[in-house]
Amino acid sequence: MAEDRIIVFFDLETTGLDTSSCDIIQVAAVYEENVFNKYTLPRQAMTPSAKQVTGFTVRPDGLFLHDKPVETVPLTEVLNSFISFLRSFRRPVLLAAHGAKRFDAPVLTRVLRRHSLLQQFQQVVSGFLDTFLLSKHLYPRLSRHSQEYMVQHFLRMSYNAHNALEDARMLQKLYKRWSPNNGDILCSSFRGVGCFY
DNA sequence: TGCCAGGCCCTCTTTAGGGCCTT
Repeated sequence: MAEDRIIVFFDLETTGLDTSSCDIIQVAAVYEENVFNKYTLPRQAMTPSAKQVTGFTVRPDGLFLHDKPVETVPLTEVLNSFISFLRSFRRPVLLAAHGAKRFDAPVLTRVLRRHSLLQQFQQVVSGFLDTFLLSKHLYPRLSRHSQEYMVQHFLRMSYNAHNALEDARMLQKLYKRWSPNNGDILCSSFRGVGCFY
């Protein structure tokens, strides 16, 4: 991992939990005060549990979040502008998400590959950091390691969980509170999934 | 009618089961 790499915290909201088939609805990321946040209209219906958890609904007239209309852009535009956002820092990026290994990285990689953007992505992103694995590594005795629990436990805050932007912001706060060393980060990082090597 | 995600980890384990975690 390059010494001068930065860690960008990100989160996805999707139509469900099946990483092999779900559609992305929201991509959000933060690096310090820099923010990326875009929504896109999924091609498929949301699972009932995803609808309940995220508050998103897909209607004939567009995407709604808690019954308020949300501005969407085509998925290709979301992905291209996300890569541009990451490239703008002009340093290798380690992308961090809670559960990145199991969920966010496989979904993002699959969608990037489908849009022939994986190679461009790889030129900017050196790997992923899974803060779920990191929290288990740092605090193995805690009974739970969900992001919502971690935020309550370490930051004594409740927040708008399951909105990708708020999740990414809180993850950055948590990371700063934890202050992991390079060894901790390496233990919880991976280069990619599938052909992302 | 019965299916409906799936990998990881723990233990009352390994010839298994169940909870956690992500949406």
